Amino acid sequence: MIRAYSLSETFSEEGFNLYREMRRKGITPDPLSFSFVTKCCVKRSSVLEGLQVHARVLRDGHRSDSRLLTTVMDFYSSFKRFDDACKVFDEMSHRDTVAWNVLISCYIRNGRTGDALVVFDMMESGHSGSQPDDVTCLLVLQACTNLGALEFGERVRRYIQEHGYGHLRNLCNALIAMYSRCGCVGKAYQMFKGMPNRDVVSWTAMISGLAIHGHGSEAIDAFREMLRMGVAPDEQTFTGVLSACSHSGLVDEGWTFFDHMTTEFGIMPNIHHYGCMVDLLGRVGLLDQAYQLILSMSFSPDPTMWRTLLGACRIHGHVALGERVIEHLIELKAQEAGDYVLLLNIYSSVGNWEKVIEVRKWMKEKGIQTTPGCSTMEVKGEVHEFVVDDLSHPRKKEIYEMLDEIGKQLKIAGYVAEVTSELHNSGAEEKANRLSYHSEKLAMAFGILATPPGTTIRVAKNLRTCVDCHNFAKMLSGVYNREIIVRDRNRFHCFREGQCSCNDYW
DNA sequence: ATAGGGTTAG
Repeated sequence: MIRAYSLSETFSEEGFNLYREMRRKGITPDPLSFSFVTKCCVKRSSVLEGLQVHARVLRDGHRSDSRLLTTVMDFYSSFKRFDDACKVFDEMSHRDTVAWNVLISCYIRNGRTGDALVVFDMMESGHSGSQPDDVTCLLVLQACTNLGALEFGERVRRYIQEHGYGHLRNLCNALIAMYSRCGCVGKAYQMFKGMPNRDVVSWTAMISGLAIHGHGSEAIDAFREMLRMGVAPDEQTFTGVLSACSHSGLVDEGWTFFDHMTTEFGIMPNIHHYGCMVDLLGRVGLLDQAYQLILSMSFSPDPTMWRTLLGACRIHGHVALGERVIEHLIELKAQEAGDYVLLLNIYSSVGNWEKVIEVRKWMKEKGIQTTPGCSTMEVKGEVHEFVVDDLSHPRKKEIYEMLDEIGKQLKIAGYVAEVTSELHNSGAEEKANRLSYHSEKLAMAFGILATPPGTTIRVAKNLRTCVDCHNFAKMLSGVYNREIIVRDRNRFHCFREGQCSCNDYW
């Protein structure tokens, strides 16, 4: 009977039915059977049944079986019942590495990513009573990837090397992702190059990393090399390849891959693939094609899909389609503040100030709160945070003086502020007459100020960067001879010698 | 024999 349960790893339905049969026959499950059936409940999404199993576990007196409780904890975490998961953790009598790992995984799923790093700290310093293992490292690297926490990620890499996990492929794959998403595509590539046996995940991570950095043709080269090496691409690989085409404006290549993924690799396009194509077509101005593609899908577009198209309408000042897209979002009851900001920018980009005022008034009436732009910059392990027109930084006087000085220098080099892009969020409202300082400008000025000449300036921003700040950064990189890497909401902009690796605003 | 896990649109 129990042997059958171990099979239930892959046959959750069968495992679950066996448990029922067991209960019917009045056989008392042992901790092992409980563990199996709990996992089956996760796999077949049976919340209620899982709760019943937990109740039974407690009734049968397995409160001190921490291995079993770890599985139960993961069950709660899987269904986003974080308080329940933490309660199980708190009540455990012993907590081994796996229990701590489940806690980290729970934090990451719950958006408490920073706390995942705190747990790693506790484990490494011995305060938890358990040492991090390879899975801990994998999870914490995921957290670093999400946070863009490069220094912490490097620390985890040292731990990996010092503890003999350096050869583990999944850890190398996670490191490739961490480095790319922290803006170090070069280090990601070194990691990738150093791997003796790359699998489809390694290749996909590398291709996606090149993609978000705007290295479209390198990403496509990597894809071709992957095929030559006999590694079969999967859905995710094509997501990476199409995203590379999108970030680099490679329309023909995009269509070719989009067709080939079905005809030659038998992979049906999913919502991510369509999303990349809509973004690709939209960015280069083929808005109607993008719209038609959405309408041609066999499944319903989600709000994000419409938002992608709305973003393209903003770039190209396409008012009519923009209004239609907003209608679709309203229909889905999914409109957000950011969508109205985009609509505002569409109107302002074509100089329709009446509409701008109308939408803004309407937003005010409805009490729609926009997300304030916020940029962060790490200097010597310390994170400095800036918001639009920020006056809170202790070195604000120096920063604003530096911005004025930079402004003068850039003007000499030919920089002209773009007023339309000033309407980035409500914080910058009605400031079109004077230069408003978006958070990334403040962060960049601080970077020039606080780091020695020649140091790369790394800025992370919570929203998309605007055309004006993008121009500003380009000029800044040339005039001050600095490499500037800005991570915005969905990609990296690497500014060097007056150019950007992206072609979002050409 | 049992627990935790890599890549992934905008």
